[in-house]
Amino acid sequence: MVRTRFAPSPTGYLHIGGLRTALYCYLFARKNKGNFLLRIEDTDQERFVEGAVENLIKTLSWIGIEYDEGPLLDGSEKGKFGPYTQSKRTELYTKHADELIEKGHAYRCFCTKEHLEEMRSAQENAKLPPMYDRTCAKLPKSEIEEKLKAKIPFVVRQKMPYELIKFKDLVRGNVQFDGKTIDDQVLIKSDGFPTYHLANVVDDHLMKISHVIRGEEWLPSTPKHIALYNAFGWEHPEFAHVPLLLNEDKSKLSKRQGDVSVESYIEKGYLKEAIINFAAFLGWNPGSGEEKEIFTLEELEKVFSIEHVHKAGAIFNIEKLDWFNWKWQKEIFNKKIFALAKKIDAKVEIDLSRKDQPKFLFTSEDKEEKFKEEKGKYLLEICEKHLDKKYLSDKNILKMLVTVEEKILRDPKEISSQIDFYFTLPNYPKELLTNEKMGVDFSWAKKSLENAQQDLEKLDDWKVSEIKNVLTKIVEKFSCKNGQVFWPLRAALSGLEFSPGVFEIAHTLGKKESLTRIEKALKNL
RNA sequence: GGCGCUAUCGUCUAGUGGUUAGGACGGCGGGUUUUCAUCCCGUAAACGGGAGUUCGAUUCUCCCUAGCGCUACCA
Repeated sequence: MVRTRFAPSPTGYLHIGGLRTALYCYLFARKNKGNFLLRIEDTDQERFVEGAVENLIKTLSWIGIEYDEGPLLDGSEKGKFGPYTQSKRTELYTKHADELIEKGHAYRCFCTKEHLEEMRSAQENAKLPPMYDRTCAKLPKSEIEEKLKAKIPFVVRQKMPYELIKFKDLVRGNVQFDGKTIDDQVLIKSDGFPTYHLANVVDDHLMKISHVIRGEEWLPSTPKHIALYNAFGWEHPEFAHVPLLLNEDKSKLSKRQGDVSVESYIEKGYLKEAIINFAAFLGWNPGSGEEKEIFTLEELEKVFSIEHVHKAGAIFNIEKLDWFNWKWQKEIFNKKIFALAKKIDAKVEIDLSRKDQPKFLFTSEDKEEKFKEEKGKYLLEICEKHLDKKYLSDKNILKMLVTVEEKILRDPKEISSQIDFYFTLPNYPKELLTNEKMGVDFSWAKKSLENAQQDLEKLDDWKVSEIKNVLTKIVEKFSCKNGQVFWPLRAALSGLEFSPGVFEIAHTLGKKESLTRIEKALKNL
């Protein structure tokens, strides 16, 4: 039985790297019809962040990664091996540490932190690898008894076996470490809490984890864990160390260099489908010449395999995320249009002349004309205007579709005469109004917007053709490129980088709203 | 310093003992679009270096180099 787990420590938000690890664990479990569980590793009291667990659970559930066992948001537990929060299992670890001491695989260490630090810096100065010298391992029983009676604080250290430790990693193949080069790890801290190494091994065993899938940073710790499994007389699980996610400069992905929290991408409006799709492909691919890149979670569950996980680290490249997002936006938009059409009893056809950009034709069985006049008219208008456009966020798509859906179902006639625009103007960055490539800098944007404001103010007949006329004249006046006037204006009106055309937006918004938005944009500059 | 992992276009990657080394993102060029964007087409762009094995290595082996990770009473 395959059982995997995602075991984050609640020290902040779930970041992209964590998400990808969780995703791989989840996909591997699903692919092999096994279980996936969530375990909270909160053994470090100092780094614990209030609300981090709740956040983690929420983010995971938003993204659609469901676990079979683990803590729930309401405080209850799902699964019979729980509790799945390590701080609630402390006696368990102490018990197991005692067992190790008895068997001679661990020992109590009474050295003070100051003493250890001194030793370490002395070793570093002598260019020796910093390691504990096992003073306390050689303590006679009587002395240990005395120190325990005197209540001198101590930690429990693992007694690393001085032998070659070999194992097979599912991603990296055969790996080996020399036990002599590995320090005696602290297993139980002086505050009574276990360290990762002990808690992780004990829990993975008790929870019957078959495959440990985790980040590559754990590879050097794996021999410590294997030694622990051996000491307990347990069989160790399979290990798969997945490649690290990297910053632009190839260092381990960190908060320092840009946004890494999944939440921030959610807030920015990225679709979960895009985030999953992107994360999955960072260090993995379906292999064997497969050129399909767009996958749903369900599809990934079917094709995921650990053999195709890459060995080298992958740089987190936001441009590719944007592309995935764009693809998914279209996908979802199209699906919703289909669903909507079905609801209003319309037929949808796809014009395949434009690949990847289906055009929707709305027809009705026997009363085509009537249909077009009523329900279809608005829908057609929406589709013609917006279908080819790129939207920045799911919120906008959903908002638009909900509006369309509600209104069409309620009173189709009312809508076709009065189109209100569903975009609320966000607080867009002023950089949106500029476009380097097009030669639009701040002063250009200002000039364009001011002229547009003046001339549109005078316009009484607020038709698309008239608006176009006015704006084209400005272009002529400056003898510049169309985009130099249209770009800042469109951005100002829509607040979006990609949106319907300027004239359509201006017309749809109406004169008053349009001028208000231009005014706002000018203030922003 | 010690230990370990890794190495194909700028980025994500496919791939093989003999290939025109393939795709995607981004770039560039052109076309469509009444306009910017979208969309379409085209294009440039990579096997880190050195030995060895071999008729032949990007592919197998070794060395070097570089990058990264770990080296805590953090995970």
